[in-house]
Amino acid sequence: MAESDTNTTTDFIREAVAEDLATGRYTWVRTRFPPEPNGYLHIGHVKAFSIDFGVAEDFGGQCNLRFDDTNPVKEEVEYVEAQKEDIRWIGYDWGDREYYASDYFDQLYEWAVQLIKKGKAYVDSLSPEQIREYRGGFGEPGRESPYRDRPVEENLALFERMRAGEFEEGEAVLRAKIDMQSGNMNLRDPVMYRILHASHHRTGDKWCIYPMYDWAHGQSDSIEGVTHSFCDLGYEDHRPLYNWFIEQLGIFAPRQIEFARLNVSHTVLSKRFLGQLVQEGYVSGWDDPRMPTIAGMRRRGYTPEAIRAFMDSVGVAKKDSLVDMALLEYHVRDDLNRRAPRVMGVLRPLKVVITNYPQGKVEEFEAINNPEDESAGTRMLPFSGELYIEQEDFREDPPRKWFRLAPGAEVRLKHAYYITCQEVVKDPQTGELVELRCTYDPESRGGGTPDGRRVKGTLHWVSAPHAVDAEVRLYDRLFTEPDPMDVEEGEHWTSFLNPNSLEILTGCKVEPGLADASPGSRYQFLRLGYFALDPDSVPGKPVFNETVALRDTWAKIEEGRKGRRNRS
RNA sequence: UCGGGGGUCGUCUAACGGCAGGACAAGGGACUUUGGAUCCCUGUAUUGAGGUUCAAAUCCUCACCCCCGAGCCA
Repeated sequence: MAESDTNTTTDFIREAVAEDLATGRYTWVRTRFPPEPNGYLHIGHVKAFSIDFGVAEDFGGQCNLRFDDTNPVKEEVEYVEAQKEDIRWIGYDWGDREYYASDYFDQLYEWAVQLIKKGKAYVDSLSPEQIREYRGGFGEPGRESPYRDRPVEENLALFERMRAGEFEEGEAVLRAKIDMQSGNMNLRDPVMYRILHASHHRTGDKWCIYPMYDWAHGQSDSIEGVTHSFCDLGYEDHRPLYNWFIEQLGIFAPRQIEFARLNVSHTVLSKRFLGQLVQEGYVSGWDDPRMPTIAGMRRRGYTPEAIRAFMDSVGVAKKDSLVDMALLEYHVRDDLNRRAPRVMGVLRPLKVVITNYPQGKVEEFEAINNPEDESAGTRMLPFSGELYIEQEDFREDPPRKWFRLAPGAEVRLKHAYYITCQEVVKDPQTGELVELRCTYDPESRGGGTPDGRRVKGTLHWVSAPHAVDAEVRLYDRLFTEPDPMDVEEGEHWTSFLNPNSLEILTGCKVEPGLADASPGSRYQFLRLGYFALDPDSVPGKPVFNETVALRDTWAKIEEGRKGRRNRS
């Protein structure tokens, strides 16, 4: 905490901004986050807007939210609402500065006319295919369009007719007149306006020509007085064009700075591919808890604080990187460890009967809610002669260093008594484990004995008559490969989808206090992991999402043994 | 092929000519009424070759490797 206050986290972007202020290039700082409302925001966007909002914050400036809505065929209001909610949830606020590129369509049109008059833009009547041909390729220069030198008056008239709807889509475009020989494709007379007979979610049918990204973005920045326009590396070679338009127009010049976008292992970070997962039914929706979307992470139980801490730890640079999902999970655990109340829940129940516990007796034990936070207080837990423990916590034939229950072994039930396994009851037909018959030590009430004997294992449990039935959804990585997009030819990225990314457990038993917990609340199920109540829950029938498992040292030991055995 | 950008532990990232540091991951240990948390310890990196300099990850040259770019997408 105190650390992050004193630690001025810096990076090449903040250094550049500080320098711009020092040299007087700008006297204020304003940034913007410009999402296209064509899908849900994911953790990669969080990096982007953490930089946009974070830099503004650090330099006493402001960050605008501006929807980049220049393509009506892809954009929908549903997405603008979702994106706003998600940004707010992460913890950023744009005040009343909610803008749309479409707010500037009139101004942009005016400016386009200005460029035509300057002889810097022209209406091209080549077909889309011809334009592509004329553009040339990486090795060879492009060729100039035969329409490139139309007189200004003709261009003006044609452009007006484009606006008036006199052309079909693809019949004409407005192009900037720059340099068909340029090594930078973006400068080979880029298209500024195309015809789209589509109605727009904000401007309706007012327009049938829509500005391209390059023509809209820099000018929108300029209008808003944005000093620093951050974007990903993909726009690096658009910067000369960004600057060219601003310069031709002679308007306020923002500075574009590019950084490497975030990649996280075992997932994909692209609205297009995430949308495909939704459409093709690989996940239940944009907010499926396995999705790296903000909505998905929220439903999964991740906290905004954890996500922001993760952003701080990944840094900002220009190097392509693939951040290990384990780092995100570390921050989620780190945050939840501090704040999640501990409860007991048994995922795969195994019945335990305490044979020497008085018939029908019920006791209550006081349990600490969070050992990391005394102010979280305590709660009372019912205990009886019939309990559930985790199937995993019993082995008939225990391996070395097994601290849990086994025939003849004694363990502690958290907050309650020591029990010793006396008998294993199996189904005579199937041989399947039915229940354990154990004895308890009345002296061990509260978890310790007068003789101070050592019990290594402590198990979580739930009193059978008091238990609440729950559904628990266990999650694993969405993809089996760290970089699913890195496919060999002939392979498809969806073939790396993890078939075991979701496991639904029913008949789980949780402590009674959880019967009507409210959706979104997060808990640590003792010894298991963090779980968040899903909105699918109904009163008395909770559904939990596994947020992230606790570190499991024992699992690691066993895995290590297995590995060693296989190797020898 | 041309243009743009980038190469530091397994992974992210620091260093701004002066001891290559941190975090995650991995491995080991201590502690433990969560095999959680916490604490301690360990290993492993400057793409390569030259040059400048008392001193180079950092400056210069030349290689090599990786990413992006030929939408009327953003």
